[in-house]
Amino acid sequence: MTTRTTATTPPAPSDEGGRTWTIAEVAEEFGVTHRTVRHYEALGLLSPERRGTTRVYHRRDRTRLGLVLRGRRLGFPLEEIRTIIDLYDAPRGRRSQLEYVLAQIDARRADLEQRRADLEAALTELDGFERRCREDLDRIG
Amino acid sequence: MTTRTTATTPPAPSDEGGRTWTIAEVAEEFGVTHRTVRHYEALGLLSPERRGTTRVYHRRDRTRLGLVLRGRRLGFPLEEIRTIIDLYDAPRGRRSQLEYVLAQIDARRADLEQRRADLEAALTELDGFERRCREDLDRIG
DNA sequence: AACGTTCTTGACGTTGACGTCAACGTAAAG
DNA sequence: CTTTACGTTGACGTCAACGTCAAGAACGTT
Repeated sequence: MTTRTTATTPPAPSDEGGRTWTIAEVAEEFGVTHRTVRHYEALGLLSPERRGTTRVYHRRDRTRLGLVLRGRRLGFPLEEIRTIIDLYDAPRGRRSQLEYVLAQIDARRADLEQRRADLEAALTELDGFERRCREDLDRIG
Repeated sequence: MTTRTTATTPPAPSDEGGRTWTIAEVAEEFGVTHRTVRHYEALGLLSPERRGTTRVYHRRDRTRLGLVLRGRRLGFPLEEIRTIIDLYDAPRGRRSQLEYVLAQIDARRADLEQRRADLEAALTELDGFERRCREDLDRIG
């Protein structure tokens, strides 16, 4: 649809749903630079397959990148984002592990709800401000 | 306006509306350091009165600091926060000014609603994850 | 007058999140 | 085979948001 089949097309498209991506493709797709993607890998946020020296990204990596960028939009530091998404992949076999994970979930939720409160307050204020501005505009005519 | 009521230390308490605060007091009250407060002033986020060389904070300054910190919790850069709260104090006399302000408001709202969407998505995922964890916990017994 | 507290202005250090070369490998295209 | 395009690893630069001294001023207390 958008781009033609490029030079470095996925090497072996013989498998069913296992499409892969290059670093340029994921960067382009998510609107970040390759440098950003590699930076996230250096921080342990991504760990793409290596085919020789070249990085090969799977759906799993794209999912994680999506989570990272959402966390970034929400203003979380990358270190914190890492602990969160690592939590999703954490082993949950033993009871102690599960209880730790559940505690972390509660902490995360508290944080998110604080943000939500701030967000609602900001939006409410913005609405009130807009109303006043429109009244001013009406007065002017 | 400067009724030389107060000394430089914790001022006269009986002053009803015009109470002022020192930098240490506002910092303490908002849970930041004096360095942070001065940094915000350097960026134009605050502009407290000066009595001689000493900063004197009024309710207005506390309000603004509150807005700044809420913006910070929401992950906005300080520069952007400045343009937003400056917007609240902007002159709205002429029609062109009002229309500019209203346009800015729309942009801000779009940004905030994007964040809200991210936030809701994150909370929803967190809920689902917690549910799965609790199921795991039940299975273990 | 000497002292301690709280305030002031620099000015340099630090951390996070990348940007920006440099120098090199590799694989398809001309 | 050379070019071209994309990939790789360092390593240093940058910008925001402060932290951390250093050195002095202003003022009440002793």
